[in-house]
Amino acid sequence: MTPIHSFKSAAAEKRSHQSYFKIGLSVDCVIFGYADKELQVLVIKSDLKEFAGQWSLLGDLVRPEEDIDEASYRVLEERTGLKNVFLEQAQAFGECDRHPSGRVVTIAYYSLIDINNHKLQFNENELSWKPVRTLKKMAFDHRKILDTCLQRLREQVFEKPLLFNLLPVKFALRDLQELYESVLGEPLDRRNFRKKIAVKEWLRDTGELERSVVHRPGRLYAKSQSGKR
Amino acid sequence: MTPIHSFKSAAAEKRSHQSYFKIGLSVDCVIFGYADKELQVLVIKSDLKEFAGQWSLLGDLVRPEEDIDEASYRVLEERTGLKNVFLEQAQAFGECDRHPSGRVVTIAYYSLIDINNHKLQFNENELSWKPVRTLKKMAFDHRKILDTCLQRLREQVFEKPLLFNLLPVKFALRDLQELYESVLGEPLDRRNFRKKIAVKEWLRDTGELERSVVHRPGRLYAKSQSGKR
DNA sequence: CTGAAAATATGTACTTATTACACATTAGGA
DNA sequence: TCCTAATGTGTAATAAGTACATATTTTCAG
Repeated sequence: MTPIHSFKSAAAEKRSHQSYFKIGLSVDCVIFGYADKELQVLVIKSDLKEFAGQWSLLGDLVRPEEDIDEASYRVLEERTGLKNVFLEQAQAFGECDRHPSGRVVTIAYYSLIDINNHKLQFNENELSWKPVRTLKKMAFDHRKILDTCLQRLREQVFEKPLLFNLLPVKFALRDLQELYESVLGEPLDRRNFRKKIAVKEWLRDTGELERSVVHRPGRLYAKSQSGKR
Repeated sequence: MTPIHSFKSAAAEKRSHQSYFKIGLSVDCVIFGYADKELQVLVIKSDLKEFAGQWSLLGDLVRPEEDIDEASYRVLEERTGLKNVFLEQAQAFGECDRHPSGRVVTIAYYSLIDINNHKLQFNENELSWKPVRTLKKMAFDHRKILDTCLQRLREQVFEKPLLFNLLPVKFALRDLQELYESVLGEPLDRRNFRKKIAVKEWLRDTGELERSVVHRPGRLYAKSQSGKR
């Protein structure tokens, strides 16, 4: 057994650096958006020949001088220009053969951003939004990572006001309900949904109404101040 | 930005190995037990001078040829001799300065075992069980890791039949309730607790009664077959 | 043998949360 | 002015969670 928490002898240390420090460490970000009434995820074309034509999540190796949380924020900011957005660690994925070019353990994060309230920074490698539904196969184990993050998100949506991050500042309750339905993958009863949201005090009535709808307009709401990320 | 998922040029690859592959990767196991009506955790004396006299969790560097899950099982088995027990990943911890000897990112796992149903394998470094309550300060960020795992455990105890792993095969309902109270850190109403457990069908009545108690003996139960880990 | 001690086993009323479900109202457009 | 398509709203029924008290069973002491 290698005493991880000791590093005592020089020999042990050398051995560590020779064999144990050859594991690469990366972060991968599952960046969710919402458009066309569907949950979307930000992906990039893989440039590994093994995965030619397949989509992969946004990720990067963790730098020696940055925390893993910093690394994930960096990846997010480099691609979206956004800072100070919700970003949370989901899980580490560390199967030996998950990366064809070598041993890379990755730590998955997920984030929620408003697609229309930012511009993608680099359009290299066909960086783009894809509906989660349509991504059958992805590079690496990224479909599995996406599923894990989506599941985590589903567990959280009624606990924390996360989904507001996917919407513009003002939105109708119908928009919010459709978003919840997209994320949860099931229809919700309108009255029960409104009641459930109402008791949480996540919403602030802006006093405004929808415009340009061909029916009775709904009230527009915004995330209330008390509703934290 | 380093293209983590490409490794295209030789120069980039060299740079990767020079700077990015210098992050150590470990697993740390929070191994819970139950004794003296208290939740216990398996710890070892740190042999780092920075943490002289402090307790640390059981961990080890991940080997290049093993999955991270395998690594955590290995740590658990090396110390307890146990295989095929519940062990689940909680979270990765990757602050730059969490390890005084260098950059080591660790992935935390937690496990639940029956203290009396195994023998500790190595008694080096004062490997021992300590009540969670009494561990104020620990080596590294291990107290934080412990807290995270404990919180995760608390969220799960009424969802999955986890705590049975901490008890002997046969136990009275009072034992089970006391265990739940230890883990949750709060008293529970006896009648409501029994009702809550009953509907889950995690228990099988063995037909036996407690012995050598100085009062009316309680029925002994065992984990039912349907109740998975 | 009896009584005291200490725990087990159990049910009900109250409150809160979840579900199912229908109709009057409003604005736009023809 | 009427039609369309949506908004906005309440109640009854069920399920889940909480608070709470008494009779029963065993051991032990006298």
